[in-house]
Amino acid sequence: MEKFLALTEEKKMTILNAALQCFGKFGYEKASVNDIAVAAHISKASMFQYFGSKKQLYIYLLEYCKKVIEEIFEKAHLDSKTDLFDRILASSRMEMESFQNQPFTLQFITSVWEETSPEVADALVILTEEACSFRNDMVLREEDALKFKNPEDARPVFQMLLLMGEGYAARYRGANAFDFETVMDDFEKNIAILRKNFYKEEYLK
Amino acid sequence: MEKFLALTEEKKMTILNAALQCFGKFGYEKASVNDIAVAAHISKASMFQYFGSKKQLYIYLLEYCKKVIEEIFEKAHLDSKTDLFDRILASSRMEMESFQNQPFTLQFITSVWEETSPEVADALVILTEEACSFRNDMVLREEDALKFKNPEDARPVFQMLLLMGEGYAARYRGANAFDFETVMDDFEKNIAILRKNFYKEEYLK
DNA sequence: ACACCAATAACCGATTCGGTCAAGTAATTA
DNA sequence: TAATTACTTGACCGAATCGGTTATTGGTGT
Repeated sequence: MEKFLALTEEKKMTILNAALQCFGKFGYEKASVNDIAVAAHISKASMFQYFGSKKQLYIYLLEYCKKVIEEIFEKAHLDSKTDLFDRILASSRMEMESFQNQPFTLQFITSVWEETSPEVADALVILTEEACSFRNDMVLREEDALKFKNPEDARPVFQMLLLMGEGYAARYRGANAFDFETVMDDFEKNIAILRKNFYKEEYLK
Repeated sequence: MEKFLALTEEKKMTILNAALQCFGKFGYEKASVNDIAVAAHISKASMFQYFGSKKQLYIYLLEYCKKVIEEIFEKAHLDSKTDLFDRILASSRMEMESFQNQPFTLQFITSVWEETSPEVADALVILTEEACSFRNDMVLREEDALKFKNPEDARPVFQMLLLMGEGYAARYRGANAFDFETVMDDFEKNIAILRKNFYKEEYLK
């Protein structure tokens, strides 16, 4: 594994992205080490030189993604935001940015949730626990509902926004390129529209 | 192919679902005929007895899905609905119902959009054209916007609902069972909330 | 007892699998 | 420059799997 870490940052990223993409697309069993090597433009032998085995590579990717998720956590610092829509917007922006910088991480993480291969079943626990606690931190708070014309609308609107987020993710999953700013603007405008129509007049700054 | 058509309806569906699921999950190249045979609880030899070759099986599935989509078209008869939300609700209900009855069809169709295998590239044109014209029929009409407090909100709200639909699809993709009525109720409530907050008073029946 | 037929176990050559290794090449050291 | 070291990879391994074929099986009707 030290062999891999000693590579240039660019080469490491090329290999990581190739592996994330292949595992994300095919799943553990159907993704072959050769697939990944070809996508990374290196020899299959080097892959084994760097990671030892297919399983060790997969585990490395799991831990790598764990780090990425933790970074998203930190940078979003949701605690400071008092408004529901601001919190949703901030966390979405962080998610989208990291998705932009590391296009295959999200695809890989999504695939992990559907992974059923017994060979890596033991290793899967690592990621799933982390990911769950993410949403708990930005969960709807009691005071959020008070800003709504109909406070009982707060929860459904929150759920709708989560749903839209999954919609965006599905729409751009596997797309090799997309305009980050356009999508983010789109989402921001949608949030503004919802806010304008659901909030009491007094909370429309 | 006549061999396959002569089977009991139940056995045919078991085989179709197995094939849709495997191709949907793995893509054309990575899904093996053996995977499908095992999932369908029949021998691999029978698969070739029924369909001749892997490619012919895939093409059969494409045409089968085309039929399913056409049925959804017919049953929804969107022309009769004058209200935007009613049209969205009706088409979503149809989509969800057929998703419920034939759980792997949607997964397969989704995968077709990402299919890159050259071996079936020629056959893929069949489905993609059909699917595109689907949304054109329920596209936002001019008169829909007039019901909104802010007519310029109509288009974004329509886009948001499409996005939510993709979100639902992504959330339940690959789930082997889910409560159809619960999900549909959820969506229906969301639509009611949007309607109440976005429509002018006079259009709230 | 026979003929018929759908289903499959066993098999085909070819390819690919995860993984190894020795030869080649570039970079370092002396 | 010669020797040494570190890195990369083409060629290779046995085993498994690939798409596809064939010979045998067990069941059914007569």
